[in-house]
Amino acid sequence: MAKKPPLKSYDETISENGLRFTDQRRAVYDALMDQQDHPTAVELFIRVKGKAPSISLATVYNCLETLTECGLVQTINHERESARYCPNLSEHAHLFCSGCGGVTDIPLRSKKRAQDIWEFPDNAAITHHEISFRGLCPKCAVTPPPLTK
Amino acid sequence: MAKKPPLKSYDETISENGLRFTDQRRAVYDALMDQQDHPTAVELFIRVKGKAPSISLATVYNCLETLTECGLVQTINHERESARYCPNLSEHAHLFCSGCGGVTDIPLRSKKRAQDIWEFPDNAAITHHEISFRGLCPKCAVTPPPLTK
DNA sequence: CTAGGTGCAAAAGGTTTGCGGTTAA
DNA sequence: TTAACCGCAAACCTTTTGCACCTAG
Repeated sequence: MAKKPPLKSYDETISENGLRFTDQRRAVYDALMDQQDHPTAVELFIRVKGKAPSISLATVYNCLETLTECGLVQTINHERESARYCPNLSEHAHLFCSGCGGVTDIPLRSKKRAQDIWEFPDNAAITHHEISFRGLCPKCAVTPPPLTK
Repeated sequence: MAKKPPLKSYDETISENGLRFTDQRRAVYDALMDQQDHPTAVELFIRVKGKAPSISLATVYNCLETLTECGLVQTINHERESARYCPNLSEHAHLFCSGCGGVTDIPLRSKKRAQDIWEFPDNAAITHHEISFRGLCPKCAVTPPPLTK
């Protein structure tokens, strides 16, 4: 009795999409997966520079676009800030903390869906959503930081 | 028995915030309120140019920022597209149609809140949310448009 | 061998800012 | 009178693109 395969692996996904295995693509992917955070393209660029000094920022952007297209990472946008990239593929939202600037994943309560609270017009077909919150993360809400920015 | 005043008027809000009544500010506000749609800054700039030909795009941006800050309009961002401005101040989300490019307001089902489906960490303090959907509006879902892109 | 990828530099696109002049209050 | 506001142009910042070279398959 086969378990539902949770998520395709990097190798599998790259192959299935007829893409090549390049060091840069892998390095960008690993840099995002290693730390489970929400870096910008420039932050990833800096991380990757350590292991592959010749990589360019344009390549980081290109890789991230490709990885997003084939579903290996999520691109998240919020209030015109730099895009951030997320290794968590499950359905979730993000909390952008005004205190520390950090981003926290917000999971869906079990069995709930956006349709449960939003009144979509009949026949509307939703393919994707972009949901983010601005506020204070638990840490900053309890101990406000010394007024950054 | 006083009714709950629904929303402060333009005049009231401008006064309370110690702002000036300028023709440009009013023209930008009116251009947004007249048509209940979701124009970009440039679209509003064009509309306003009709009535106040000397206005500059920078002023339109500045006015929209001020109006957003004092709560008279909402600024909506989606997938790094140009910001759009929304005259509807009630709590709602937006559906960006891949067919016609239009934006539809999505109201909250009565008595529901984001907290009902999202599992926020204890103590997190939410001040604002940015919720948008990508998909097809009812019209385009029924009669797909001729592939605009 | 060759299409897909990379690195570089330049361009694009949307928004913001600096500054001198204008105007609401 | 004077701080807020305006128009203009330049600056900014993030992301994309063109192009010559490189390399995985």
